[in-house]
Amino acid sequence: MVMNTVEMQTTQRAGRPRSQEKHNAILQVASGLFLKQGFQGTSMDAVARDAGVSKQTVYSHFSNKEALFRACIKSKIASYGFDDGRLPIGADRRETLLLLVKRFMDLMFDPQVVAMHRVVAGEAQSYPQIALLFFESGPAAVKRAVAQCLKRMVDEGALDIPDLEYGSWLLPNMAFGAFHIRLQFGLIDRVPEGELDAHLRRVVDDFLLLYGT
Amino acid sequence: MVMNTVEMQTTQRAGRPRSQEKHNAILQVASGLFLKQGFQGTSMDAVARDAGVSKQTVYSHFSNKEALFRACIKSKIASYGFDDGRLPIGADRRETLLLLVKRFMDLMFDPQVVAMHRVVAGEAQSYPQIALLFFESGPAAVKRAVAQCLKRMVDEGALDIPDLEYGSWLLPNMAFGAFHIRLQFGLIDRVPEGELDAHLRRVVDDFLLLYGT
DNA sequence: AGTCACCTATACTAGACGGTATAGTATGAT
DNA sequence: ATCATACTATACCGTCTAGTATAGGTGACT
Repeated sequence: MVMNTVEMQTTQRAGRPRSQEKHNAILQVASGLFLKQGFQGTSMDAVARDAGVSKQTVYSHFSNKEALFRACIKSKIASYGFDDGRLPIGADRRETLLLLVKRFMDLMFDPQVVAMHRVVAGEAQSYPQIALLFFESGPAAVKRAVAQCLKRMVDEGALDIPDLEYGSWLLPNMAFGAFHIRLQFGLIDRVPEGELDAHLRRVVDDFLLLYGT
Repeated sequence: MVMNTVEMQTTQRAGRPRSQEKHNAILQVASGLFLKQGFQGTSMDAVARDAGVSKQTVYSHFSNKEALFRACIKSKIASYGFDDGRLPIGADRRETLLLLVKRFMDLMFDPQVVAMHRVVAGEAQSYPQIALLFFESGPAAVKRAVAQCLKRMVDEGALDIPDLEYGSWLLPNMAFGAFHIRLQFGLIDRVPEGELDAHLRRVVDDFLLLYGT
């Protein structure tokens, strides 16, 4: 039985403790390589070399390649935490919706998030648990946050959404526009600020036309 | 200079001609493996073995792994040809839109199409030309067909769409609902017929609410 | 001071990979 | 019949891979 060395030791063990800096260096380098080249396209030797660490040290911190990949996904997810519950409040419902949709599209269109999307979906057949982990902590969490914000607006009488589940997927989907798929296929690597803003304003107007009171 | 042996010879060459059956067998087997295991996860030995053919024959028909991959994508795209221009016409505009959106979602939600989406996006960094090829012949072609149908309805006065480009992405995006992303991450592998139908009816109603005359 | 575990460096195993080479057989066109 | 090519079967090459082994140096604790 091999310990999952992903979590740093909580209770102090005898002897020299593992270096947190090296742990982080490995994670950061591996994340970059995985996102750039995919799981199968990244070698453990490259991780060790680029992290300035011996290969044995990599295996001391992470029991195998899959565990390292999983840790990278978890770490990236945590660094984008949007489970803080701080939902936007604007001057009116149009501005509130706009803030909401801008915030989450900034996240969904972030190059690293797009890269994760690509890599995780690409390995979904081989690593379904990682796909589930990413989906639940990523897109599904975004959708839950959207639902929470929409529900508040419904409760306040600002919106009338008969099916919140449907509406919570509809808004982000509308917001994807022509951008998301182009990002996924690497045809563009960022969305121009002004263009995105104009697009999202139109989306919000349409959404209000559907569900405004 | 190595010939790109992807296309079968048009003019008869001297000697024994290449077997079309073996060509197709290789293509079919390789497509299945690429879609299941990805590009890097599929070996040329496995392709030869599963196609019941020697490795040399594979290399006789396709100059290298990338050429084989490209041929598979092209072949799959061709087999899903929807550039026939036969756009649906229903009894009324609601039914026409429903037929349109059902037809293209049947395509976009097809397990093999979803698998291609995953694999091609996953290799987009390494093979941008293949990503472009797939995007143009796949999602972009769907969008163009949608645009064509919507334009006809606008011309007939059945719809009023100020920005056709925006509207042509909006409709498919709305139709994706919660299904597309779940398919992409392998959390479901098919969409229940009845559930999809009910969803698409709602989408069409919403779209008509936005753009109906 | 002693000890235990981390860390480095390097060598190693065992196998898979893409692609080539070779030798012999099969097949179709001239 | 002959020629040019397809095709099989198998071996091979060089390289890469994930992961292990080992030996000596290092740091933090009791």
